Amino acid sequence: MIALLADRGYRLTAPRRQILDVLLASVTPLSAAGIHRRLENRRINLASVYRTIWVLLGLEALRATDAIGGEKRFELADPLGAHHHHLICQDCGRIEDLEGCPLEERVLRAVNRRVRRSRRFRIVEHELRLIGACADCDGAGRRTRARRRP
Amino acid sequence: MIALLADRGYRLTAPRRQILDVLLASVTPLSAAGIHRRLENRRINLASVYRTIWVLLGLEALRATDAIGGEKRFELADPLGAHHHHLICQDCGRIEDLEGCPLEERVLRAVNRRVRRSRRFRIVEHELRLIGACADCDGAGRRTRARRRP
DNA sequence: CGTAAGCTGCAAAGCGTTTGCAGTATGAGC
DNA sequence: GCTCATACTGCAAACGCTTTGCAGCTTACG
Repeated sequence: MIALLADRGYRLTAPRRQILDVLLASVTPLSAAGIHRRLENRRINLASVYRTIWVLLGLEALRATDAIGGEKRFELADPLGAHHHHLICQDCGRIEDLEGCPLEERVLRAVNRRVRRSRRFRIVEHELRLIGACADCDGAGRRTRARRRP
Repeated sequence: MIALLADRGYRLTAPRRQILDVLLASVTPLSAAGIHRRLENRRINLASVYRTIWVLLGLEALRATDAIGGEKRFELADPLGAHHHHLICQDCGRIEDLEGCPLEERVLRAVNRRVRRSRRFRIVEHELRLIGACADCDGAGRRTRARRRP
């Protein structure tokens, strides 16, 4: 990944290194603020976090996933981890990884072919979000509690 | 749906009626601004669109779907339409509906059971996003064109 | 080392969304 | 129909996340 930066003429600076460390250490997608909060050196500016995110997205080393309550979240792209999806709690917004992919190769190929033919749409990737209630939020008046604003 | 509003003590006002009309007429998810743009009576305030969206979400008559470039989008909930997913163009942000669901009952049940046991996560709904290039954007330098900011 | 270019922190601006407020319209009961 | 409590509206200002302009600092490369 460091080589990837250099190849494209980007520099490996201290803030970038730390941001990468945070991303590598995290087991769930993080928001820009979330990354910032975890940085060792708190003098690093939030704007730099955003700019680094933007660079990594351009390198396709980072992937934007789920937005919870107005905050976008990011995680390292799949080749670095493994293809996976997310369990999202609709109450607290917590995200857990679901290893593997319930969509079988056979099914994926069929869908690909179908939309390619009928709509001339070329699928590049897919994202499955399983939405529900996590262990902490289930039970205890999920229906009555105010739902977070969209 | 009108009865649903009345039942919960909500009123059916002119702005709400128009917003519902716009939602019923649309074939893709719309952002608040998108709904506002399509309203007959342009004197209706954007804030009222947001408030109506919020009411409809509370009634579970509306569903928040994909956020494209910072804008959340909404569409009428599935019971009113049919369970379906979305093709999202990563270039222009266009959303098309994909009728039906590639996830077979059998697979869904298996995943449900799996996360219920291993994580005590209760899946309520799922959302599949097929991301790629639409007919208009495919070809013609997709790789070179600047990608929209996340 | 020296230097050009990329990068950073800071502060201010941008943009979608939410909220307080005063006035308006709805619908239930007469 | 008419009245009235109250839900709702438009407006404008506030909010929170994200982006950008700028001057100074760092990095990488010779």
